[in-house]
Amino acid sequence: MNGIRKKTFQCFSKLNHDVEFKLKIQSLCNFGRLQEAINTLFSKPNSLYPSLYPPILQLCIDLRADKEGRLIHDHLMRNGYLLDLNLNTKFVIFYSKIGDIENAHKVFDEMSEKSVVSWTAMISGFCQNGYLREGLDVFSVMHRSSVKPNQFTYGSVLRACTSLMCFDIGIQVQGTIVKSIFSENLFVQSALVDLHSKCGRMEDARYLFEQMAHRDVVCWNTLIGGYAAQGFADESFVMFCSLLNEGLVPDQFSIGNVLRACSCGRPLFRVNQIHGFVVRLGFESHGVVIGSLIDAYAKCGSVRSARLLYDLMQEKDLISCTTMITGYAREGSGSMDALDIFGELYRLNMGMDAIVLCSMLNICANIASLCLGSQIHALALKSQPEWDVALSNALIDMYAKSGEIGDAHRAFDEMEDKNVVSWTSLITGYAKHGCQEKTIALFEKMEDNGVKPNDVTFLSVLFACSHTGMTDKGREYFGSMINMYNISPRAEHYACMVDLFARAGQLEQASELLSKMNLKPNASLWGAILGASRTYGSLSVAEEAAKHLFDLDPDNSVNYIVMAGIYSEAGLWEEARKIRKAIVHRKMKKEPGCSLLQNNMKRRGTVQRDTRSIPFYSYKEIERATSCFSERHRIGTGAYGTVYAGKLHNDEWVAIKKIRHASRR
DNA sequence: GTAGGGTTAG
Repeated sequence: MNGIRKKTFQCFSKLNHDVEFKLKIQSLCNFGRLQEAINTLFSKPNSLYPSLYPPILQLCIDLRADKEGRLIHDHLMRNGYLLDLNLNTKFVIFYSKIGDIENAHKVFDEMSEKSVVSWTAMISGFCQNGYLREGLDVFSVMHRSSVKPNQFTYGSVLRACTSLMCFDIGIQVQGTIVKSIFSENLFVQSALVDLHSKCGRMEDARYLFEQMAHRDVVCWNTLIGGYAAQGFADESFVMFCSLLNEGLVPDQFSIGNVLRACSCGRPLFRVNQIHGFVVRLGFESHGVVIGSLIDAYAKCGSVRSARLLYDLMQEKDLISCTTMITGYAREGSGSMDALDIFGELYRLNMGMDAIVLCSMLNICANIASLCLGSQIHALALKSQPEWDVALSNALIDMYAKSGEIGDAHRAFDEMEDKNVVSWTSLITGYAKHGCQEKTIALFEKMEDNGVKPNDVTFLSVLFACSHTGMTDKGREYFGSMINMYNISPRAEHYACMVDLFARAGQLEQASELLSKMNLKPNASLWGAILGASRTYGSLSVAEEAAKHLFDLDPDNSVNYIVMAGIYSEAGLWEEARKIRKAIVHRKMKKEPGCSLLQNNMKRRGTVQRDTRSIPFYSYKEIERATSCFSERHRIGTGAYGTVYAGKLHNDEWVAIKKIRHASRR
């Protein structure tokens, strides 16, 4: 009897001890004291007790504790412990969270038993680590097995389809969801709205949204964002207002999404309105919201407001700096401010990525600063282990606009994956350099390589044709653009064609083309017509073009000056006088142009010139400088104006830039 | 389940 009592007591005592031990570990885990929990666990020889491990492993997952999690896995494997379904699933999640997808897959592959949770862990593991195709493959294996997906499985798979823009697979998944018990699940429905939105099917997205019995702020945000991303700015804004009317409180996502809709050249007062909400909702210190606001102000033309917000930001980061830099790049005249911000970003070690380098190269291209551009190139080589297509494209453009078409071609040749923008950038470079044979040869090579040209490619090719008198070739390409590539010509293409015909003296052809055109002309096209009629056309055509231009672009003094010139040439002095009087009356003035001269253009890399010290020259000084050129080329036109390269008698090259703001009020 | 920055032309 005593023996039994003793044994029972020992049993209880051990049990109590085990419970106490487990509680101690649990408590350490609850307080996030991972290392102490592990030390306690390993201090007992019986620490293979299965229920001790899940809390510690969960903490490793939460803390992304790479070393500790691996140590526990290793400990269990070395002791020959057979992991149960729960623990194995936790290891799949652990390895996925720390980005070791190979080990996650290994654990998953070796599991003798799998549940919906383990399948879902593997699918989302692949998806979260960017292996979207693999995630979908696992889902399809799961689908063939008898395991039924849950709402988390559907969420992951729909997300993968959305990211891959695999609408067909997404629709198949939707088919299985409709038949499942998750068709009314809010998360699943939101993911479906997102899939349809991102794939450009806004009507279907809206239908799904309307069908939902209950809607939370997340699914409203999804639709607001969908409309914004697909360019339906008004619908996005209306949805945002409806969200407010429903009595829901917008969150940071709602604000970010609707700001995106306000930032496509929409009126500034919309951004101001949303700014009001940002203040009222207390998001003034929210980095992402303020970042979106800065971008919206910059894109709506108020770089000054953007800068004020940026300066107030307490924690600036790589993205907010890039937003500001890009805002300045777009504006054109603020490149010195952009350089200051880039300097700050560099000094404060905020990181460096392809996007900011891309924006910087864009600025270098527009100011044709080969010196700065090659420094950014060097920085990109040092900081970017993997080359990004857009970055390479920006590099081609920078070298081409800085007059180094050979280096632009080299950058192009070094690219492994070229896209239509890469080809177009180089084609444009050659076209602007006046190398018509190269332009045409490259365009044909592009077609031979199976790369489909786009509307911009044709603008460059047509530009090259019109500027080199290849009228027939230009007409042929214009035809193939429409018939072979199904690209509808925009007013800019017609402007190119009018220019092409006018330069060749074929006015009837130009007017025939315009009469067949089913498009409302814009300022660019009327400008081409005005230019053409100045050289060859009738006064009535010029007058009509000028009338439209005065209406479309009333502050551009160039159009008034050209029209006054046409009247003068026709001997209509009174009419010419009236136009000139209008220039004075409208307080437009043609400011004297100023140009920029950068020496040592060919000696890049040797002179680290501070771009702020590049001097500005008056026209007279430029004339004096260019008079001694033995060769001169027009090498490009950017947001800043036209860039010329001139060769001095000592064989040194200089770049000359005519700033375009001269014609603006 | 949703949110901020980039490349060609004009």
